[in-house]
Amino acid sequence: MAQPDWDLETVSGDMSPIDENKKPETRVYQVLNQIPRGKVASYGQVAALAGMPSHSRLVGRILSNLPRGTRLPWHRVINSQGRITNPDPARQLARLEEEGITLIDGRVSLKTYGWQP
DNA sequence: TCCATGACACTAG
DNA sequence: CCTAGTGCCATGG
Repeated sequence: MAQPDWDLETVSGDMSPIDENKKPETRVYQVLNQIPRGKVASYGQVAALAGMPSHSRLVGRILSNLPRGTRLPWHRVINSQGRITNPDPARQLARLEEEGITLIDGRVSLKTYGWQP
């Protein structure tokens, strides 16, 4: 089959509130789509907003399994210290800078770019 | 089943 | 502000 069975690759920003009934990945995807351009959120923040506090590591695992070519803004997720913990930091850094987010000493200022839902 | 690992968070010093 | 230690939880060997 040519297309993967991911149906949320192209979802737009106007998603409905988090659906508790759906799978964890789906809920995480919905949260990702809420993060506005030019802002960032921590793994723990995404987990909490997805309705599963204390599952920050799970969020990281889900992001690592995103299909190649996804349109989800995975690059807007960083750790609570403002650091990029992605195995391939160069790509994420490029994407963040593309949105006007600048890093200082390898760190994003959550005070400036942190997303406040 | 135990143990190690991981795109984490939080606190103490 | 930075590092270490500890807590967490899903996975995989």
